[in-house]
Amino acid sequence: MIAAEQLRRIAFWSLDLREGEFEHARRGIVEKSFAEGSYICHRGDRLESWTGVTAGLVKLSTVSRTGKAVTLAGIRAGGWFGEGTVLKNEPRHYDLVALRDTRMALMERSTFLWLFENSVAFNRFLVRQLNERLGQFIALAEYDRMLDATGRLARNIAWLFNPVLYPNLGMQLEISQEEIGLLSGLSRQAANKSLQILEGKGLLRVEHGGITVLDLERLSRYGG
DNA sequence: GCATTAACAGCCG
DNA sequence: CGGCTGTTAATGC
Repeated sequence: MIAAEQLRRIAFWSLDLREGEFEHARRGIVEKSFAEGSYICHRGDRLESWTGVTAGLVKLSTVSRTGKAVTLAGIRAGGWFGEGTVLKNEPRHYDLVALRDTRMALMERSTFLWLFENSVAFNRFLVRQLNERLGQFIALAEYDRMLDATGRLARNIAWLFNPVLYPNLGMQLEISQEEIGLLSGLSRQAANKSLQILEGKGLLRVEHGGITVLDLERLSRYGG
């Protein structure tokens, strides 16, 4: 169980809950740390919780039929995911890797189901979130075929600034070019080149150890 | 051509 | 100092 103040800080959806719902959520959540490079879960694991990233950076990836690792999405602090597998009580069908030292919030499955049964606000959040993910999933179909390296990198960055998945987080993010490369399936050097192209087009600003997105709309459409 | 690794100088915190 | 960035050279698919 975590402190009320901490829950409000790490889970934007908790702000809309009623008092009793909030308490229920609070009691059903624990936090856990993962070292850089470690697996939070492997594909096929039965991770019995709904999860949020409270600090750090996580890569969600899977393996294609050809055996190549494919990144589905990066999740930054503030992001919550896994509701699909928790609802269906399925094993996870992807790998979760901590790209840097990371803290995760784990909500007990029974708590998640209780909120699902009892909280209007929580359901509203879930519908919004699932709907947004669906759009992201559809976009993934054209990802490999249509986009060059810079386009894929642009998409991956734009996902980290999705206003539905990360409300009120601002346009600046501390992330190294190596981490951006890991998320985009590129080397650090190639990520550097792509970032400079995007900066030249005024879509973002490259900083030391971070970026600021200047035009999210165009960034998310870049190259496609 | 395009991307990767290795290497290195330079800059920032 | 340690970590990150920008760049180049050599190599691979």
